[in-house]
Amino acid sequence: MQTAAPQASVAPLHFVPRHEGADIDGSPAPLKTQCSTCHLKDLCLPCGLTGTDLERLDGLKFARRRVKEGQALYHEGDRFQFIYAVRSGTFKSTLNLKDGREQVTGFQMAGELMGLDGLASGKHASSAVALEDTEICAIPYAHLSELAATSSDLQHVISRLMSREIVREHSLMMLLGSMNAEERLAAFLLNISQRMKARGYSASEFHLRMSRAEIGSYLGMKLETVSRTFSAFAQQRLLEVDKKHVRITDLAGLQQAFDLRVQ
Amino acid sequence: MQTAAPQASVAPLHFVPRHEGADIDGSPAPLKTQCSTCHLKDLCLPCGLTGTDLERLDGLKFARRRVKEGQALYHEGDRFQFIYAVRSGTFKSTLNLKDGREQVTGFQMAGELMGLDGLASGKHASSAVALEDTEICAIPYAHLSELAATSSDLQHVISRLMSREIVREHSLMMLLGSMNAEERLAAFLLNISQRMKARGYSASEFHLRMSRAEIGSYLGMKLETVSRTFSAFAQQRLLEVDKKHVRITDLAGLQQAFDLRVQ
DNA sequence: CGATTCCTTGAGGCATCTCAAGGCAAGTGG
DNA sequence: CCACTTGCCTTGAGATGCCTCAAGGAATCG
Repeated sequence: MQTAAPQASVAPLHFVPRHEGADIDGSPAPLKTQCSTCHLKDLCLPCGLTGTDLERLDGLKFARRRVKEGQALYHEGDRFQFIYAVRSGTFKSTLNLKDGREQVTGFQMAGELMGLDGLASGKHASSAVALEDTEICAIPYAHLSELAATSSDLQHVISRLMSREIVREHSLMMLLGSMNAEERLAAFLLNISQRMKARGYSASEFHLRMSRAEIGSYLGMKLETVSRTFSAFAQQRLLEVDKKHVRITDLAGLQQAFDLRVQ
Repeated sequence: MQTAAPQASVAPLHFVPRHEGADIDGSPAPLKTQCSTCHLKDLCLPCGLTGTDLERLDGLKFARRRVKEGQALYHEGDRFQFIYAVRSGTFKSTLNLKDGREQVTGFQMAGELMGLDGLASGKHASSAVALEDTEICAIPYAHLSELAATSSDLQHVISRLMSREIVREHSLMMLLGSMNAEERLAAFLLNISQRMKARGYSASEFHLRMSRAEIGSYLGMKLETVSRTFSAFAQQRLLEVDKKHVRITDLAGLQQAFDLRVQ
C-alpha cells in the first residue's frame, strides 16, 4: 500500500507538484486557490478570520492536489514543508510499529488539517494515507509563517488549531485509558456523526471510509472486537450496520453508552 | 485534593499573585525573572533562541510562584490566560471523568510547559496539580503572543513546542493502543530516565513523584497491575524498586522489553 | 498510637484477544 | 461469462492478560 519505505523516502516534494494551479493529473484547476471563497472556510484554516485578515490569507499561494485511495500524502520521516488541508475525502494518520504493524492516530475529513506534528522536528512524525480519492491543499509552512508574522489574529488561529489537536488527543487518551469496547466504539461513532453533521451530511446515516482493522487500531482494540461491538449495538437497536454503512437509530442510546464514563 | 469544583472555579488569577517579583508566600524573589539567564533555558521556552531573540524574550514580564504538593495550578474549565513553565518539581495533568475518577494525561518536569491545551477554547482543558512542592513561571499568553508578533523565530519556537506536545501524545496513543503492561511500564520508565538525564540527574536511579495509581491512570492500567509489573521487572533483574525509588540495573534489558513493539 | 494512605500480593473472574472457519463482494484471467 | 483469488467482515470457541476484590504490611501524620 505504501509506495516507499517510510524511512527511505527523502524527496520532500515527492507528491507535491511544483506548478501551482494545476492538479497532479493535469486536469485544470482554478489558477488561484483562495481561502476566502472556499466552501470549507468556516471549518478550515480561515475559521474565525474576517475582513482584512481573511483577505490577507488570500495572499497565500498553494497547490491543490488529488491523492488517490491508498496513496500516501506524506510518510513518517519525510521532510516537513507543508501543512495540508483536506478539501474532500478522508485520510488516516498512522505511526509505524517495529513489527510492521501500524497504529492509526487519527482520521481527517474535509476542512481538517494534517501535518502539524512535523513542525517539532522538521520531519513528519506520522504518515497520511488517503482512504478514498481525495483532494488537498498543500500550504507551504514557511509562507504561512511569514504571513502569520503580519497578523496576530492569523497567528492566533494557527496556535488555536494546534491546541485543538492537543485537546483532541487528550480525549483520545482518555478513551484509550479508561473505556471499554462499547464505550470506545460509541465515542468514535458519535464523533464521526458530529463531524458529518458539521459538514452538512446526515448525522445519523453515513458511510465509514475506514476498515474494521483501522477503527480497531485507532480505538485500541482488535478488528474482531470492533465487529462484535457493531453487532452488539445492532442487537441493542442502537444502530443498523451493513459493512461500512451505518445508520444510527437511537442517538440518545448511543450517547448513553458513551456518557457513562465521560464528563 | 482539589480546592474548588473544576467547573465552578472562575477566578482566573486564583493562584497567581498580581505583584510580580515576589512569591505567593511573601518570600523575596528576583525583581525580574529573565529567561536568558535561567538555568533551564535550553529545555524550556527559550530553547533554540539566541542573540536578539533571546534578549527580546527578556522583555517578557512574568511572575514566579510556588505551588505546594497537592495544590492545583489550574483546573479544567478555568479561563486560559497563562502558559506555565515548571521551574522545579513535578506536576500531573489530568482530565476529569464523569464518575469522579481522573485520567492522567501527562507528567511535567522542570523546563516543561503546561497549559497549551487552553488556547483552543480559551479555557483550560485539563487540570494541573503539583506532585511535590514546586515553583513555576506564569507567562501571560497575551503578552507572549504580542512578543511573538515581533519575531518570527520566537513564533516558530512556540509553534514547535506545541507540535512537540502533539508528537508526545501520538506516542502515548501508540502506547495505549498497542502495548501490554510490561511494554507500557518500560516505556514510561525509559521516558522518565531520559528526562532525568536531560536535567542533569542520574538516568538509572531516581525517585518517582507519582503514585502507582497515577502511573496506572497515565498508562491505562490499574494500580495493582503497575505494582505487579514493577515486581516482575525486579524479578527479571531489570531494576530494583523500593516504593517510589527506582534503580534501573539493566537499561538495555528494559529497552528490549519496550523495543519489541515500537520503532 | 490509631487513622490514613499507599503499596504489595493472592485468588478468581471476565473482557478482550487469538485462532479458526466461512460468507460476501469485487477484481482478474481464462 | 465463469472459476478463482483476494480483501474484508462476521461469528464461534477457547485462551489469557488484566481487572476486581480482598487482606495485610509499611510509612506518615495528627
